[in-house]
Amino acid sequence: MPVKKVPMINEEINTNETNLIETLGEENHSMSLTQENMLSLIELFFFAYRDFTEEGDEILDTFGFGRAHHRVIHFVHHYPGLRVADLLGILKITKQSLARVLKQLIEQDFICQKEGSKDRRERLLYTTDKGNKLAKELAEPQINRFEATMSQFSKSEQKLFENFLFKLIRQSNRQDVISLMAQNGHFPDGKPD
Amino acid sequence: MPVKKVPMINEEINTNETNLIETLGEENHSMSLTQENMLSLIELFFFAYRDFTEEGDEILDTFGFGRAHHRVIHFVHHYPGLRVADLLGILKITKQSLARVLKQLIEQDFICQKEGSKDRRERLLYTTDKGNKLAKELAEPQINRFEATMSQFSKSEQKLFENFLFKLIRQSNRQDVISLMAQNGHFPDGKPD
DNA sequence: AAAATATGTCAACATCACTGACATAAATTC
DNA sequence: GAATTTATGTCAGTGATGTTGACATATTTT
Repeated sequence: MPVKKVPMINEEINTNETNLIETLGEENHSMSLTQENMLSLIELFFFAYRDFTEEGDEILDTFGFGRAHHRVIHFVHHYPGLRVADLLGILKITKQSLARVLKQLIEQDFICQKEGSKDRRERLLYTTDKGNKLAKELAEPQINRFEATMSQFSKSEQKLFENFLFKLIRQSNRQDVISLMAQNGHFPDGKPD
Repeated sequence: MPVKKVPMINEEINTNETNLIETLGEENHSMSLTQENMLSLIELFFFAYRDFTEEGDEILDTFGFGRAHHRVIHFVHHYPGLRVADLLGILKITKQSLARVLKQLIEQDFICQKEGSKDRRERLLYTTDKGNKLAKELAEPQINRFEATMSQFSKSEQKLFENFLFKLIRQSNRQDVISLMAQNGHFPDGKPD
């Protein structure tokens, strides 16, 4: 990404070359520095996520899997006994989208199902040994990336980041996230917020 | 996502139901609390990004556009005069993927091109008035989300979050991000790191 | 004049998402 | 006990987004 300096405004296509601040000024009085800062933050978030998924995708390629497989195997691994309905709520995709991916993972013995003991309609999902192995392999680069970043900050700063990410989640979804993560003993010292 | 409590381990499929800590213990001695925490952080990051894209997607639907269009229009809007090659480096997708989306945006007059004044091979990209309008509409929910979150923290904490996101970016990509953002006057008080 | 660069385009393909309908089995409610 | 709801699975069809690899054009650089 060798980004060259953007050329100066040129009269020919002046209407299109108005910069962000001027443009937004038309309807916002003047774009506050804050809004400009937010746009850059949004970009940092995009870049961070872009790189966050990159390494995993490479590993998945070797299995003929995609990012959807990664997500499924991650959550089933981290929350063994998850139901299909839980996974749908977590991933926010449709049943059909999940079904295809799940079917492949089950057929290829990365994930197995077990009938719910209380409610026999439920198919509780678990990773197999093979699935555990892949889950760990996929998690490794992401864990490393977060660890490398986090280790540069103090414990209290790390807590702050957790809180920051939590608050970026839609209000209406936060309780679900808490309920999920509580299964692994998270948010023990009081839920953020 | 009404996540039910995961049922207890059951002898029948014991090998598959071993929980994360035990499983990782096999090869990692014992999974450190840190690694467990990282997995939850990874999930928070996923949830935050999931919700971050949600509202924009709804708006895009009404135009018959997808998330790819959003990304293109965002970056062209925020960095007027961007070259195609720059965009490829930012989005990290192939030329063909970009071409399809870009073609639509140009045909429908959201984006226009201008021959580079120095290098006439270059096609500098700009948003049209119509494109500016859409860009702002799409940015709004994301700006609001970040603003709502950020406003709950102090200025120095906000700086910390910027730094955190920046450090999540691959080391090898950070300079490119700095160069890009510098065009909008970012990282003025010394690049993070 | 030759090589490298920036862009655009083609065909073919894979993944992942969508909608809407329908089926089964089991649990819950009346 | 019958009717409804719930959890899951499955079908057919579609669209968006990504991929690879090859090739064309214009322009700049060597």
